[in-house]
Amino acid sequence: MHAFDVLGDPVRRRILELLCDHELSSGAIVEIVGGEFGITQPAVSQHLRTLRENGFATVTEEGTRRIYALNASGLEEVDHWLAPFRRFWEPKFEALATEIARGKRKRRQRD
Amino acid sequence: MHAFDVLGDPVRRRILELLCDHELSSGAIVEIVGGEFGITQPAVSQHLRTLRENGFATVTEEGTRRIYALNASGLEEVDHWLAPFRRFWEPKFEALATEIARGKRKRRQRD
DNA sequence: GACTAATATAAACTATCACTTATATCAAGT
DNA sequence: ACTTGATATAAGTGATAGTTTATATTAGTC
Repeated sequence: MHAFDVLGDPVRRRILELLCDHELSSGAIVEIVGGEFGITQPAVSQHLRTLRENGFATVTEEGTRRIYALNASGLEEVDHWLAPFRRFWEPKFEALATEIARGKRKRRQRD
Repeated sequence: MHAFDVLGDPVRRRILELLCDHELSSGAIVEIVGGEFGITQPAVSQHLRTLRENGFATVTEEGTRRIYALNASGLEEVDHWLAPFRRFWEPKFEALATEIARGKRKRRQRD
């Protein structure tokens, strides 16, 4: 599953926003986003699974609890895809962008 | 439609990659991505529409041609959402992140 | 060791979304 | 004016992804 598909779901984005602040147990996440979006525990649990399986979250078992934490790699991938576009709104990237356009830097094809 | 939903589709991402380099006519885009993904002209045209309607592309009419160019605002929105997470992989954001965590900066709720 | 609490998985249903074929629009050329 | 070329829109269809109910798993408790 592509990183952008993972972020396509509002529930998953909300979970990541929560994990950005601090780790949370599965139950705590269910309580918050389950309440906000009006969905059940299994629904949230499946979202946690996709976050896990695609490099957006990590889990550590604590007894019967599962503690979820943010995994940067998924979001980093998104950030990386975004990089070449950044010159359109960040002035400081303009010079670099011009150079790239001129082909002065070799780039890997389709990464 | 949310910005991340727009980026959820691989065809639309590919179109944006093309527009990152230079403007392109609808026909040119159809030729390239239509060929790469094996989809028809109307299919590509619909993707162009979602890109237009969600602030990812702009069009200018040139006779019977439609010239598409990148619109930064859509991607900028994504970049903005990503900002608070950036500290997880960019060391220079760590200090700022700590400050935010301490609540020294006021933030708008749910933007 | 049975019971409960916390979480995950399975199966079934539904709605959304991307695709196709068919058609409309409309500018340019002859 | 008619035709052609470039593009968009409409309607219909199929697949996928998120949801629900039901159940499995496993750790802690009495």
